[in-house]
Amino acid sequence: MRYWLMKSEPADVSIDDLASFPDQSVAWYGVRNYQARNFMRDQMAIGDGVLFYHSNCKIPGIAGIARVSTTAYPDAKQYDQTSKYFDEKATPEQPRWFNVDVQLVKKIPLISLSELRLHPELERMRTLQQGNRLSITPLDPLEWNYITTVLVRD
DNA sequence: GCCAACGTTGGC
DNA sequence: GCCAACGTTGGC
Repeated sequence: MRYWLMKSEPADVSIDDLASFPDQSVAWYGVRNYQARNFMRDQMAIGDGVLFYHSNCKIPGIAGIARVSTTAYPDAKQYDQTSKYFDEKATPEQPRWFNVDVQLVKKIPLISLSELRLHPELERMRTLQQGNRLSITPLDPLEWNYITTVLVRD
C-alpha cells in the first residue's frame, strides 16, 4: 500500500468533475513524463491512497482524497491523432504511455499550497520543494497520515 | 504574463 | 555522451 499526490488542472479535470463521472473515477491520461509514468506502471496498486491536487489554477492545493482503482494500462490518448497527447512513436504493440484509473473517496475543503507550507511535518514533501514539477509524487506514509487526519476537517 | 526550474532534443 | 537550445510546468 503506497500513497501518492497526483496533480490535475481543474480546467481539465477538477474534483467536481471527478465526482460527476461514472463510478466517480477517471483514467489518468496525459502523463508524458517517464518518471511519473513509471510510478503508475511499476509501483501503483489497487487501493493505493491518492491526494487529488489542483494545479495551475487560482488556489492550488489538495482538493480531495482518492484511490487507485485499476492497475496501469496503455493510455488511449497516445493513439488519438486529434489529441494533444498523441504520440506518433507509440503503437498498440509497443505502447509508450500508461495510466491507472483514479476513483474519488471524498471531496475535502481545499487545503491550499500556502497552508501546506505552514506545517513543518510536511517540509520534505516533494510537491513543496522548489522547482518540483513532477505531476505524480510518492508520499511518505507519515505525510499521508498527517494530511488526512490532522489537516482534513469535516 | 513572468520566469525559475528542469526535462527533452538533437548536433557534434 | 556532452551540452546548448528549446519547450513545459506551474507558482506567483
